[in-house]
Amino acid sequence: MYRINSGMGHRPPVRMLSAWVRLQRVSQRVLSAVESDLKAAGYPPLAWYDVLLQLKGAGADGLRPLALQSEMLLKQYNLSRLLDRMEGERYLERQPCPEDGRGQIVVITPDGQRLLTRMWPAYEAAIQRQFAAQLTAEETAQLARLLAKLLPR
Amino acid sequence: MYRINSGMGHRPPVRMLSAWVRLQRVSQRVLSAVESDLKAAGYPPLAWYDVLLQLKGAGADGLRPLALQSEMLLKQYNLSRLLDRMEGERYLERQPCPEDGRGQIVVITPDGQRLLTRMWPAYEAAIQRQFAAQLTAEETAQLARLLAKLLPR
DNA sequence: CAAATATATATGCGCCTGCATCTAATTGTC
DNA sequence: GACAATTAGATGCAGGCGCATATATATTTG
Repeated sequence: MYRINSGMGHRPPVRMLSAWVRLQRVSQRVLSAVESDLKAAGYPPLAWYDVLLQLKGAGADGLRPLALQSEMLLKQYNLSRLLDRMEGERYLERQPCPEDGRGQIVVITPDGQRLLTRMWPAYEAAIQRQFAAQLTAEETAQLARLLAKLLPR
Repeated sequence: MYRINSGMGHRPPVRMLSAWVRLQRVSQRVLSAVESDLKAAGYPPLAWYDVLLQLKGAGADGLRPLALQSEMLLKQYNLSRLLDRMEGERYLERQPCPEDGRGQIVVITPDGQRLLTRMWPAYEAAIQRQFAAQLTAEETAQLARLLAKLLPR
């Protein structure tokens, strides 16, 4: 009995590498295709939608940046500046956090809610075109399952 | 008979969206984890390795940027500047192209060859740790197959 | 409770990316 | 063969990201 992936000492193990390369290429391409569909429709980037959707889910209580961070797997400094930009466009508000003076509470504004609603059709069409249309329901589920295994913990 | 993914008119279809979100999160996270492993080991980014590997495969004939572009699914201006940087570090050379005065031929240098060789162990370890170790051989193959369906053509 | 340490978020700086546009060479048209 | 259209590649500019570090508050420790 031997481990399939062992013993790759000095040369690229072809099958594994090809899957790896494909993950790079495909994810980058599909992601950026959806991004430019959105941009072409005059909307802000994907990440903005994601943040607003999370905030909407949290309702009036809002969310701490820390929570958003781990949810969205963003780096702290990136989220901080993303919130800057979105706050600048009045899609969200930062409020002081009563339980922790260092922290803050981020809340979606009515403008943010409206943006979510307006954006969805364009976003949906983009996902559909660039992603969902290429897969059957089963394949989609399989893909989700496999990807989940790639997350630590 | 009906199409599974049709009729998602005004609300996110949950299963499909979750696969989509996972693709975003996972690919971004795994990619950037490998990048920082490489950086931590003192090496240049992943894309440099990829370019050099392609160039090595092309041998002394080299490759036109156009060919690299479509192979690696890079945008023209990004590749152009990537080649600038790599040429600056003497990992490759740009030579005039005899068949087309507008074009050029990119060739790997001995320094580039050495970098490839030195980088591989770190790169391999990173891929192994962040990607391959989470999947069985079958899962890897399945993932590759599903991802392939997401590429146009 | 003072001092040390840890945590939440912000920010200056340099590199990378996208967009639009530029330049130079090639191909097609009459 | 002159002129228009196309193609290969480069580049100025603005914005996003990573890194290191700053700032302010919270928690722990002696």
